[in-house]
Amino acid sequence: MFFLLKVLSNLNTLDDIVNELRKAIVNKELIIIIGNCSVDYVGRSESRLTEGDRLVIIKQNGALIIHRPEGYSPVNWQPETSIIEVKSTGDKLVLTAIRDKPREIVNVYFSKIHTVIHGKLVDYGEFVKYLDELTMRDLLFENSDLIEKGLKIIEKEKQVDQGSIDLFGYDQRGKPVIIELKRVTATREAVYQLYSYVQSYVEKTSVKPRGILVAPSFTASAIEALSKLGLEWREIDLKKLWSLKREKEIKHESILKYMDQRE
Amino acid sequence: MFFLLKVLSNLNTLDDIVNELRKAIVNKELIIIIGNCSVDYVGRSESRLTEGDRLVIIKQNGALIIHRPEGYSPVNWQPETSIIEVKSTGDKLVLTAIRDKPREIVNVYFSKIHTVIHGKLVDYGEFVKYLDELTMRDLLFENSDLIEKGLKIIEKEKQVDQGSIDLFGYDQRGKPVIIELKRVTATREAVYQLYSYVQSYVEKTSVKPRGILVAPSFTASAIEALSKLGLEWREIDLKKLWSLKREKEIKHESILKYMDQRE
DNA sequence: CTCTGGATGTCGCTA
DNA sequence: TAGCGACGTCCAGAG
Repeated sequence: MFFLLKVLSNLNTLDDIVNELRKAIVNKELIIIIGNCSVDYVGRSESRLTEGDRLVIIKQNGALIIHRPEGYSPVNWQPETSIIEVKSTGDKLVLTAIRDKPREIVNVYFSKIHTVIHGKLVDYGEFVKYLDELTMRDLLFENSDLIEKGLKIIEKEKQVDQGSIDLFGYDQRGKPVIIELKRVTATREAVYQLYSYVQSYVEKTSVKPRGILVAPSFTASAIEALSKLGLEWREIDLKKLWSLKREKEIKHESILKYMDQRE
Repeated sequence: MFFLLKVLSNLNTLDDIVNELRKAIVNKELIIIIGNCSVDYVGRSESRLTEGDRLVIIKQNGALIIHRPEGYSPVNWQPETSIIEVKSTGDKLVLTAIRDKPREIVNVYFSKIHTVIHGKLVDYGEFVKYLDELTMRDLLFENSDLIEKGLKIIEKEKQVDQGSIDLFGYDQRGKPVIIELKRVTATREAVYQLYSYVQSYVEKTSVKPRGILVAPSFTASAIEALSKLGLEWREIDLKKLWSLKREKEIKHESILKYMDQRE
């Protein structure tokens, strides 16, 4: 079978399991362990989890993920590991995952192992994401009228100090405009982000630019802060933006088809 | 055996698997599927993942997690679901996970299923976390001298407008002090957060308070922003704070032991 | 219910 | 390598 599967029963000694896991780790296989365990974590923070049934995953790059049966987020984890060790200490199987930067250690103490599966997964799939902030930025760059009539956007991702302005340009009267985009509801945090760019621009150029926060919606406190700081905001409908993109793609496809036909 | 394990082979028809998964979902079991699949996601964003071997997890509360063999983060997911449906369409098994708020849909199309495991996990374990910002706040509340000699902290989590000040008090001269804490390196963002609290306080009381950012370290631009805005900062090592707590606990334990002995 | 800010956030990009 | 900001962030707590 494609995926190597091992079912553990009482016939397997602890040492058998240790050896099997070690081989799988060296072989960079995906490993799934279901068992009763406790977990210690020391690093940027510290945590302790007492015994219970958990799902423990070691991915092919060594990432460690420990799930409780409920909830979405892992209870403990290690995004990347420099060392994954397995050993048996008396009646327990101990899994140690060490990360170097930042220095963090996760220890899993299994008192009982219900199931172990391991094997190589083959995944050459392509992952494509649409409708992210990058798409939004590019679309508004091309269609600046949606923000304001006569607005000329001349730069995307303009670097300033540390950080970057999403969109930068000049309005109809030639006044510089700094635009901060949010794909989701803009909060007060976003306002201060925009404000810091505006301040930074003032210091550099001694010219006070307009600052516009562009988002599909705004929290009340965001609008309050915007007013207070003399900044502006524009509500834009993401769905309309996306459909704009769709139209363009279709147009592009038609052109490609047309070209195909001509060949 | 405690954990129900099912190994699928060619003997299982697609309908067998569908029925088995449906039963497991109704029964709120943990389900692990290893197979070749493609994934569509539509919701706040959109994504498409072409075919490859994946680890698909349905947790006992209905959360869906899809992992590629490499990396730490899931490629697709659904933190909570209102509906999880399984059906077979011709030669594929289709898993549909719907979330209501926000409205999001994940579809998984399995072209091949290598392994299915499902069963109830029992986990009454207790999870305790140390060294979070709450710990830091409480420790500094008790030991305000670590921030500044003579500082009297009178409030934790002081509510202002929307948001809350981590620590609030008065310095030796009776001047109000607003303290913002970060348990990790403080960035420019943290500075603006503090600044917004200071501004808010000025508006409410017409008194300019001191603003102090307390963190284990600061980025250069954070310090620049602090200086510019007339704010202060103190470097405080969370680990040292923590050992302080440990010492206290040990002392406390000794006293308890001593009292025990006297009884 | 929305809003706010923390998180062992993780991740990717850039200087 | 550090800093910075996005993320389908998730999540708990408060009003």
